[in-house]
Amino acid sequence: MNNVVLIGRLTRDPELRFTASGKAVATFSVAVNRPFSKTKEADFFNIVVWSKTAENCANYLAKGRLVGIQGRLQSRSYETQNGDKRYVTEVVAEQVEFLEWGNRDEQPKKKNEDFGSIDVDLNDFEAIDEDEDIPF
Amino acid sequence: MNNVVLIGRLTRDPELRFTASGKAVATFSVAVNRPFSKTKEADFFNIVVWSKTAENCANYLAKGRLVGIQGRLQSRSYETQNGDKRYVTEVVAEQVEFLEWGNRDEQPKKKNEDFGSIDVDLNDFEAIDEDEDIPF
Amino acid sequence: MNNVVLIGRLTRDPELRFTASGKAVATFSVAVNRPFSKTKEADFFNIVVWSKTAENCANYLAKGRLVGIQGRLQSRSYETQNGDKRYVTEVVAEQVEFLEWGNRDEQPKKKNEDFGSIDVDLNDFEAIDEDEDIPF
Amino acid sequence: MNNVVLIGRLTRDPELRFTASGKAVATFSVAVNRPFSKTKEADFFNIVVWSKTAENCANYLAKGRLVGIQGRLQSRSYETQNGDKRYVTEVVAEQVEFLEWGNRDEQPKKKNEDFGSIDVDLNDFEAIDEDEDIPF
DNA sequence: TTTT
DNA sequence: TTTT
Repeated sequence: MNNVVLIGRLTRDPELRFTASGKAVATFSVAVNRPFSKTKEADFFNIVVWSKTAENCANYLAKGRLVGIQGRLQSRSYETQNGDKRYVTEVVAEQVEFLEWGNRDEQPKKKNEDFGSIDVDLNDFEAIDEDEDIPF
Repeated sequence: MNNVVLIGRLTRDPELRFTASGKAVATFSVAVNRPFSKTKEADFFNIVVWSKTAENCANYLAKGRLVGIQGRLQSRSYETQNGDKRYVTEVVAEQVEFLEWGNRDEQPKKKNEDFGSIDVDLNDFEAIDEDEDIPF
Repeated sequence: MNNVVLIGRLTRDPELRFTASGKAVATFSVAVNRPFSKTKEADFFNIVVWSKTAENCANYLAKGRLVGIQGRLQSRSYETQNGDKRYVTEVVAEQVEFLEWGNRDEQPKKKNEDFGSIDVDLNDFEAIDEDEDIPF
Repeated sequence: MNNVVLIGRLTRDPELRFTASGKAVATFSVAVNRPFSKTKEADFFNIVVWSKTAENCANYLAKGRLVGIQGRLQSRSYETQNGDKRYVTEVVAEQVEFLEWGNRDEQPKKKNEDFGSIDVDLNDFEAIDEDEDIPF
C-alpha cells in the first residue's frame, strides 16, 4: 500500500523527456499549501508522470496551475558529480486532474468542460518498464 | 490536500527525541514493497511522528514490524556541514496502525487484541507548534 | 486505517443542523466525475462535516462549487417509517478545501486568495462525541 | 479524484461471480475498527473486486483475515422487488494487500513471504467494461 | 545505505 | 530554491 493525494500549484512548466526506449516522462514541481501553519507556507514536491499522461501534462499544464494528483511515493538514489550518493523522494502520479484550465494558447480542446481529468492511459501504463531509469 | 497512506516494515527501531519545548518526536524509516516490480524491491521513507503517538511508537514498535501509516508529505531543507542546502521529503504520520505485535518484552499491554491502532492524541496534536524545528 | 479523498462538485447547497448538545453538523452531496467511463458520468456521495468546518461550509459553499474532501468512510444504519433497517455509507469530512470561490454575496472575506482551505478546527474536533447521533 | 484506503477484516468469505461476458467479480464485506470511539466499534463496507484480483481474493481470503484495500468509492442504485429505488455506496478495490495469510488448506503458494500483495492485473483491468452491471 |  |  503506497498512496498519495495532493492538491497544489505547479511551480514551473512541466519538462518532457523520453527514456532510451522512447517512453515519455514529464516532471514538474508542485507547491502544496499548509492549512495549519501560517509561518511556513508550502511544501514542495517533485512529480513524475509517464506516457500519455506525461504528454498531456506537458501540453496543457503550466506554471501556476492548480492540479489534483493521485499516485505513489517513490524513493530513488543517484550519484552526484563528486561520486556520493543522494536520496530523493518523489511522487509518481497515476492520475492528474486539471482543476484550472489555462487562458493561453495551450487551451485544451475540450473547452466546454469546466474541469477535466487526464488520467493514466492504462495501455501505456501497462507497457511501462518501471525499472527503466528516469532520464535525469 | 496532502494525504499519504503507506503499509510497510520498520527498517530500524524508532528513535525518540524531544524539541526544545519538550515535545516528543519519534523518527523511523519504513520499507514499502512494490507490487509491480520484481527487480527493485522496496521504497524507503522517513517517518516523523509527534507527541503521544511518538512515545507509543518508541515503546511498542521495533525493526521489522509491519505498520499502516496515514499522514501528510512534508518537504524540509537543512544545511550540510559544508554549508550547502539539502532538501528532504518525509512523511509526518498522523496515525500509526500496528499490524503486528511484537513477541518481545516490549509487548503491548492490550495483548488480546490482534491488532491495534495508536493514533494521534488530538490534545497533543493541537498543542504542536508545527513550525517548531524537528531536533535533527 | 480509513481514509477517503474526493474532488467533486456540490449537488445542492449545504444544510446546517445542530445536535441536541449544540454541535453544528453540515451535510451535502457531492458529484465526483469518473475518468474511465463515458456512459455513467458521476458518483454521488453524502458528506457530513462537524463543528466549525460545518459552519464554514454552510457559509461559503453552494451548489455547483468544486471542493476537495479528505476524511473517513462511515457506515450507519437507521430505521425507516415502516420499521425496517436501512444502511448508508457516507463520508465524514475532516478537511474541506475550497477549489473555487463563489461570485455571489456569500463571497469569503479572504478574497485575494484564489483558493483556500477550511479545515477542521481541532479544538472542536476533539470535543465531538462521535457517538452522538447525526440529527437526521 | 476518488481514492479510498481501508485496513480491515473480512466479515465473511468472499463470493465469486461472473458477469454475462465472463468477467470475474468478487464481493465481500470488511469491518474497519474506529480508533476514536469506544462505544461503536467498527464500520462495515462492501467491497467489489474485478478480474484476476477477484479470483485471488476468492482463493486466498476468508472470513476474519486482515487486508489493506486501495480503490475508489462508487455509488450505485438498484430496484427492490417492490419497485422502489435503493442507493448503495461501495468500494471498488484496485489493490488488495494480504496482511495475514491463512493457516488453512487454502494457504497461498508463496508461503515464505509473510505478507504479499495481490494487485489488479492491469491487463484485466483495462478490459473491464465499467458500465457492465455487477451480477447482484 | 534500509524491512519481510 | 519554488505556486496562488
